Amino acid sequence: MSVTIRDVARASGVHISTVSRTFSAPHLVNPHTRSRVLACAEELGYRPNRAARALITGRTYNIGLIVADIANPFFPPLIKAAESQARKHDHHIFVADTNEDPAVEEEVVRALAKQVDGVLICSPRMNNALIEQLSREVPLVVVNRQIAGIPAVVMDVAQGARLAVEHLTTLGHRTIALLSGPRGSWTSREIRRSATATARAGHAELTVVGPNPPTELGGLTVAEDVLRAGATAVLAYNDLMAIGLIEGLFSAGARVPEDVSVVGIDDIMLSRLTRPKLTTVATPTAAAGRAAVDMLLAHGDDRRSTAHLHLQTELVIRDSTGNGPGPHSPADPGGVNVPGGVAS
Amino acid sequence: MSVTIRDVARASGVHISTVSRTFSAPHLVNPHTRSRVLACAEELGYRPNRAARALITGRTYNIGLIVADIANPFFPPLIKAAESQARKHDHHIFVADTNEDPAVEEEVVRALAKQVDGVLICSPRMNNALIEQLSREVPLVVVNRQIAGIPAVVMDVAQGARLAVEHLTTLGHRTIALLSGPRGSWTSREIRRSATATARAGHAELTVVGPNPPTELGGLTVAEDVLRAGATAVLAYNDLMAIGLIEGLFSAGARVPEDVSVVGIDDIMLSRLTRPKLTTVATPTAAAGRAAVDMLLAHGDDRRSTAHLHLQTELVIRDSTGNGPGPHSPADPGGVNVPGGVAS
DNA sequence: CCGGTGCCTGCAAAGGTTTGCAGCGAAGTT
DNA sequence: AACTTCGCTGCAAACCTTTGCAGGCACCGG
Repeated sequence: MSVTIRDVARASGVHISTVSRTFSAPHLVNPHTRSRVLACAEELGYRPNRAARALITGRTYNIGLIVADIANPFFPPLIKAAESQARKHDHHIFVADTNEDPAVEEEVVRALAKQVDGVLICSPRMNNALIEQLSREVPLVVVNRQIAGIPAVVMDVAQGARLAVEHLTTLGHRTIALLSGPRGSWTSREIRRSATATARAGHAELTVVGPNPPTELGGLTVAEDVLRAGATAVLAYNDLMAIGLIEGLFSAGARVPEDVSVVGIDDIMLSRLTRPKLTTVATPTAAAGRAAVDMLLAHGDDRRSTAHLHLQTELVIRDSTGNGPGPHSPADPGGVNVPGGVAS
Repeated sequence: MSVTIRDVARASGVHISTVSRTFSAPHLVNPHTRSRVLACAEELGYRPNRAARALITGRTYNIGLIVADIANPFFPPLIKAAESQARKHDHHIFVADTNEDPAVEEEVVRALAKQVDGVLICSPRMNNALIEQLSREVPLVVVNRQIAGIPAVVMDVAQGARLAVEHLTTLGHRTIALLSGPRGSWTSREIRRSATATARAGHAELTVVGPNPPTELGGLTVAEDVLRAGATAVLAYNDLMAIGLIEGLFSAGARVPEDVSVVGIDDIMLSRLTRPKLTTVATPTAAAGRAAVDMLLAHGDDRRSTAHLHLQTELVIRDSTGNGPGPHSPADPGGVNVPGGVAS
């Protein structure tokens, strides 16, 4: 069928092992022989068969990348960065979409295990115990989840949620709704934990709405609930939900930011393009993708690495947040200057 | 290391070939034996090594999927659909991002060739000759490009561009700008061809601006050029450019659709969420992804299939298009009824 | 001239699986 | 009773590489 090491050996008059060494250990072969072999290989268009190589070396030069939903705009930048970084190291990437289903996650990891050097699981929905078990079957790096003993890169959404809620209380909001994310999401729990604590510290009331699917629709459908709860500000699990929510609020007759302030999380490209432009917590997705790949590739080198990499997040204030009914902080342009405002 | 067919054979007291047959040709093995083998396999957690299998059968159960830019919102729905369809047939998907670079396309196809059953190239940027050559090295299906002898699924953007331009001339626009896409894009040429012809038939003048990178920025930066050309309507190569253009127009003091009408192509999710909502030509991306995978998988079965599948497109009229300075068609609500309007 | 050293190359096993062929026992045929 | 047929299983080669080991050769020092 295609050209093998054998053909090259025949063409250049050497043994197949010499051809093999020409590619995998060039310093072991005579420069003269080497160049002849390379010339023949070039001419025949020889490419080593990685599957055959993997069979004996155990290294596949492939990586598995598992995400909950490729169509969720949060993931593509991460996938792109990971793919680019992987290819820089001569690795290829399998991408699998689990449709937010933990059972599919497990199945896919197992199915991929034999043909990759490791798997990257982004925002997993399965429980920690299962992840720990899987990490015994194949090197794993997890994005957006912290588990002792499992290498991970996490975006510091707790910090982000804190900044977001502080922003809202500073603007004078005292009744805040939190649109939580999908069941099983570590990120969602982190946000909730941090937002709750921050709200309490800011003397605001925070009510949780959810769990919801992390999509536009997930936000759209709960607009009524948010209004009924009397919230004047909302922190959403992600930008997509925030944008959907804004649509829903408009339909219900509420205006953003005049009646309700909305903050998202992720800073997907979309958020700069909607009107009003979304105030949101920017997460470094591309950096996370790169870092996760690096971590996975380093994984094999030394002993089982177990590092947790934390990436900072940042509040980006745009047009979807405005003053609330309560006292505003001094810094706020149109606000009333009230001493004893919320500390930052 | 991991559990092999050998371990299962030992555990169940049969020869490895019997184990192999239990999985790949169950009807050849005694039901009693079979169930015993299956039980052992289950207990040991055996999974066939696909690389080893591929070595001998030549089928890898992998597919390569090559796109110009994962972060371009046009692609994720296609990738998602392709991945889902592939996994339905027990195949896994390699995804590669070429950054719009034809050289990378070639390199990636070659690198992937040995470890996939076929490659799907979406909106390729390389020239036809190269594609033809590559298709001799590995089964290929091309999306959004027509080449004789190469199986393809194409969205009928020519039809879409015609509908779009007719829509604009019907609204009374007589000076239309076309933002063309990246160099090497078949789609861009098709659009240009069809738009030019349709404009001529509608007695409108069409000026081409470009080529441009197919991104938000690609549209943003040419806003001035569009205004300088005196265009009252624009058809953009894709939605992303259209949205960027609208931003640019606003910055330059022109309003959409009051001063300039804008039509995009693709109907990405984003287009429903911007304000004004974008009038655009909807392309069936998910269907294309599914169809392309099906075509690739069918490819091997019979002789070299060479079918070209055409998918219909559809004009979705939203809020970014309005009346132009010329006479409007009767159907237009606020328009002036002028006989002799453009035929559809 | 001999032993030693070092560079390069060939040999063959190994990795996990599939598959054509042959063998075996039991059942069926004549 | 001999022979065929059939269903099932084992054997071994093959797929393409990598790699430890050993052999060949030239060169060096003594």
